[in-house]
Amino acid sequence: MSPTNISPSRGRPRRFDPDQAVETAQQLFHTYGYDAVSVADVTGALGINPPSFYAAFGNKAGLYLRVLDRYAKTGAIDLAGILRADRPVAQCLIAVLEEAARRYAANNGAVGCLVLEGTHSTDAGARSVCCATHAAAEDVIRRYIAERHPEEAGRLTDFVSATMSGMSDKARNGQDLDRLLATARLAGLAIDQALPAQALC
Amino acid sequence: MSPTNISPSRGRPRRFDPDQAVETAQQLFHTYGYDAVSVADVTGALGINPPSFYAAFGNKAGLYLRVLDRYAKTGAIDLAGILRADRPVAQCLIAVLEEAARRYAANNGAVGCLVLEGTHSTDAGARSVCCATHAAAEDVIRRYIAERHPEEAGRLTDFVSATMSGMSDKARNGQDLDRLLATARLAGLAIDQALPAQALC
DNA sequence: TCGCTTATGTAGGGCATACTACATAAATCT
DNA sequence: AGATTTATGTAGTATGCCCTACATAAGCGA
Repeated sequence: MSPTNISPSRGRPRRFDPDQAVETAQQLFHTYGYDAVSVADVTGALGINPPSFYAAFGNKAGLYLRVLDRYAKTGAIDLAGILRADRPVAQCLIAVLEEAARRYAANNGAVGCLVLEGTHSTDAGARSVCCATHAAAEDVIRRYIAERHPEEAGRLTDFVSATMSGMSDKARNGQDLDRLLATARLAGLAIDQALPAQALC
Repeated sequence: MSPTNISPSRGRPRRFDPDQAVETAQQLFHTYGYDAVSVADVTGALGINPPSFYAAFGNKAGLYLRVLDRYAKTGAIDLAGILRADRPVAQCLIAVLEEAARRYAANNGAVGCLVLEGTHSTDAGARSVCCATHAAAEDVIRRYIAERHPEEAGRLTDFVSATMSGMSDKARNGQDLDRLLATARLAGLAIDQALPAQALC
């Protein structure tokens, strides 16, 4: 039934912590991209041998799923928290863009958005899971806008998403926080104009 | 001195046309990306064997340079033609974005911007030449803006460039011309607001 | 202590990649 | 015609990749 540990400690104990391994792998994938990080890179960084890696994660794609899961909890933007029903839609969308700018700015070399970067991978599996993750995030934005501005939801979601992709790209090309924030705020001018100050709520 | 043909026809003639091979390779690279296209893919599409390929282009990177050269002449946006001194800066920048939307929309599967896509390559050589090409294009835009709006040149160039990156990304994820154009025009609202209608010229 | 279970280390398989050595074919120049 | 030049076709090299077979080590339960 359950393929993972049923009894917490039977057999020879692991010499490494899988959760910390996921953290290390996240740093590697985020910094260099899925394609550029080989299994040998990961095992080398962890100081383990390939069989230990495959016993713990199945394969490279399995590790990547764990990394994406961790990213959703620790590195990604909390859309549900920012897109508030008690504030103007435009203001919240701009807050998303500004938060993206902050997250995408350099963090120990792990720059840009891990998911958007994974969207460009050559590996079909990595690409599709990232595209699905990204599409889900877009849906959250789209539904949020649609509740109060149904006719604008489509194009505004496209615009916000494109701006985030662009910012992730620019972050990876070396733009610092200030420049990313400036782009977010310029995009905000368009959002403000497309969603003219409605009565609150 | 000149490593290429000095006398137009000596020795055994080629069984393929290098220029047409570059065109075929451009289609492949644009559709699938530099990393995903192997030399075997190219030689297979051309119906030639590896030695013919290497004799003509040196290596994969050499072919890519030829492709980028051809792209600059046939597929890229004619910035110099669109950024006119006799029209409002904002209007010309918006025209660039709209033209990008048109170019990035599906063309036989070759969607998005070849150069921006190459920016994401795993290969350091391909990546750096694409980054350099892209930086040159950004400089054209920046200098154009700076002539009439020096203080806005930096952030507006960043914004236009980020928007183009985002549109290229979205095009590769399946957005059609209408959605890309809508994003371009929303970005245009921001540009219009950042460059309030100056007197012409 | 003995079996059972789980993880490890060594070593390597299978595959795709970019690229090439070498003999041969097909053209021109003298 | 013979020499020279250039491209081709066959076959293969070297490298890096993901992943695994197998014997061994290290813990627990009886």
